[in-house]
Amino acid sequence: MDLSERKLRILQAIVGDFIRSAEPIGSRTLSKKLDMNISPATIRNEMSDLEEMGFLTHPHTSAGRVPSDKAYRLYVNNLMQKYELPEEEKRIICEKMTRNVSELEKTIQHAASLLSELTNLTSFAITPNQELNHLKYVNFVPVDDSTVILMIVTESGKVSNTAIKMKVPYREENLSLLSKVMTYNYKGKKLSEILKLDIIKNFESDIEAMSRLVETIRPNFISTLENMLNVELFLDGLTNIFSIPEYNDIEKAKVFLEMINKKKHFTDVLLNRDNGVIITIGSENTEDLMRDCSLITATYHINGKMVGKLGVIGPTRMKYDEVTSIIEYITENISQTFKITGGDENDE
Amino acid sequence: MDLSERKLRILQAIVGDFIRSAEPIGSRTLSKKLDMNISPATIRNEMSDLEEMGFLTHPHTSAGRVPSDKAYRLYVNNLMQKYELPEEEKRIICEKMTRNVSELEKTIQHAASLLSELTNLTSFAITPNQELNHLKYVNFVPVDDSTVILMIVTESGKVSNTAIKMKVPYREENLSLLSKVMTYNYKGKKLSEILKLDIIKNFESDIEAMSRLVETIRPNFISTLENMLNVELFLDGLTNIFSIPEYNDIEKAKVFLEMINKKKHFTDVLLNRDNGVIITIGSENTEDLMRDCSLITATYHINGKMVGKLGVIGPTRMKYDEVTSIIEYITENISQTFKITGGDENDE
DNA sequence: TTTAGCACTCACCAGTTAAGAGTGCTAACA
DNA sequence: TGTTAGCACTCTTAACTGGTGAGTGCTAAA
Repeated sequence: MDLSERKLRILQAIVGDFIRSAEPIGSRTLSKKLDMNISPATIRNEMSDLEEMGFLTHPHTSAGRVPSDKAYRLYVNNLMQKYELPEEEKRIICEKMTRNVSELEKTIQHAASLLSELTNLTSFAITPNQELNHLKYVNFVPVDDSTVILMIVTESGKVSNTAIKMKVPYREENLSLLSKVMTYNYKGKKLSEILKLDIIKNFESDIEAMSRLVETIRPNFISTLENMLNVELFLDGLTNIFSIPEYNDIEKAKVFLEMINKKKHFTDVLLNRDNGVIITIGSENTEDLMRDCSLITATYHINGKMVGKLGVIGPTRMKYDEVTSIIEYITENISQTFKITGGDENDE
Repeated sequence: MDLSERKLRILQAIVGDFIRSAEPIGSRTLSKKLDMNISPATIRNEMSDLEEMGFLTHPHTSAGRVPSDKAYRLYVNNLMQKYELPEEEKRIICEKMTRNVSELEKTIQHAASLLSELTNLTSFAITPNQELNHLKYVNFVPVDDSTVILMIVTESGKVSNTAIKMKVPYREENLSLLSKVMTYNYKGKKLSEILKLDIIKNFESDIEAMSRLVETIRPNFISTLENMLNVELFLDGLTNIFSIPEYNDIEKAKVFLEMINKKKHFTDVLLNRDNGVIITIGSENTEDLMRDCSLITATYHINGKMVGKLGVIGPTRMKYDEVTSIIEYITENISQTFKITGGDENDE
């Protein structure tokens, strides 16, 4: 059977209407809404065909029709029209995103929050995987007799500190020398690569003071690097699911929230997705618990290279056009913000 | 009317049973459970008295009795027995809390997570109010031609960085001089106090290079300080409320989650509570939305001085004895960890 | 190919009923 | 006077009922 022009229009109308109302739609209603001058009976026939082709389903004999995942897929790929964001919304996004860009983490968290606010869905965002991040600078700053702060700066501008408690006395010259040597050795290398190297240990190990210093500092240095490599996950708008009829069932809401809150697992799911704007609908999701959800993710870039993700999760019935536009606009905005100069900066 | 010994025992049994089962308890059941050899009828009389005194309520005519907030209060103050934590649990707490104490924030977040895991309730924790924190050290670290990192260290060991994008060229000597002067000027002063001072501006304003440098750095310095003063709130175990019968109603669960998620507001509520272990039961809460909840908070100390809070929120029917013990043990543990040496450290 | 008509199905609502749990009251008992 | 047994009463819950409305599927006519 072929998808005639008329079938497509009917399908589009059903999907569009269902996205808005969450109610199964009947032939009579549809006939009135569609100004095509065809009777309910004709529409019933077409609907019946569409159902046979797998685009519609029937909750029960005498309910209206409901779009299937396949219908949403067709809608997203072919039927959906580009949704132009109202200027007002664009303005809000720009304004909120450029305010307070001191830290990458804060900005991304902020973006997730904004996204959930605009879409009324649950949103998420992860920071870029730091695998590709290169070290720029290592410095040990003496604070007092027993405390030294280790500071690591990456090329993308991420800064991390750790306060190190010194068990043995140290001399400032040694610290400063160590800073220089480490920066010299590691500069331009990937963080993950550095973790594999053992240079620190071998270096100058014959001079005793330095050797002790290195011994003290080594575990801190490694754990700081490891921490920097972690991808962070931010969630927002968790309670939005309560205003979605699909999750009126407490059991469903519970499962949804619990799935989302398994952060480690959810992060992995996100990391495994391709780059660009990706929409997966219901059964297209590989994760069992997400079979009733649609997931839209998009990628943003830091320095044009490093990639983080952000998106929303909600019922398969969602305003794909609008949500996609919003996500795209936000990710574009982030990429723009962190383009020229790179990461963590404070540019007031 | 007086609270006879027998009335107390009956009340204790009702509270204890209700905490476990969440079901209203009837005279017949109670008579069997209580090995006091009194008939259901007698118990009914006693219950009736207790109800008149405000300790019990009646959901409807023919349901069993349910403890009122007043009964819980009596239970917590007088009837409750000290709950001794099993060694196994103590071990788990100690182990999980001492692992990875690199950052105060992480540790506190960790504690909240542990707490919700052990109590099956929703837990929260806030970092100490930094009002009392004193500055120890300011340093500007040159990273490259256009980037300088501002580092502030407090006496409690909190470290904060901000990357500053320099619009004008700078000289390292100037940066280093500025670090020294600012450290000299601000050392030992409260963070909040420093914000009020205007020293930076006046200092050396006649030398032009320095003056420009100060101008560039000032807004970053101020906003970093302001950020450091913010109290952070961590929540954990949000989905635990779904396993509590009281929140089987989706509407209630929604209200609960939304209240908790108003972080600013919830933080204020926490900050307003007294120090030590504080239990507020149902209507004792000043917040309208918490009238159905009980809140248990305890305080931990950093360096024996600065105070943060941590606790749980749940239905008025909760295992006060057990939960209190767990919270006490965890806060003790935190205070112990951050006792001798002070805040952010890495003490492997 | 489209349409009108009609029987049929199912969800939903309101009302009814019966069972079960628990109370309150009264009167009898120790 | 405190305690107990008995009994009528209340209220919740679940299961069943019939009526209504929305919507379908089929058939026959246009």
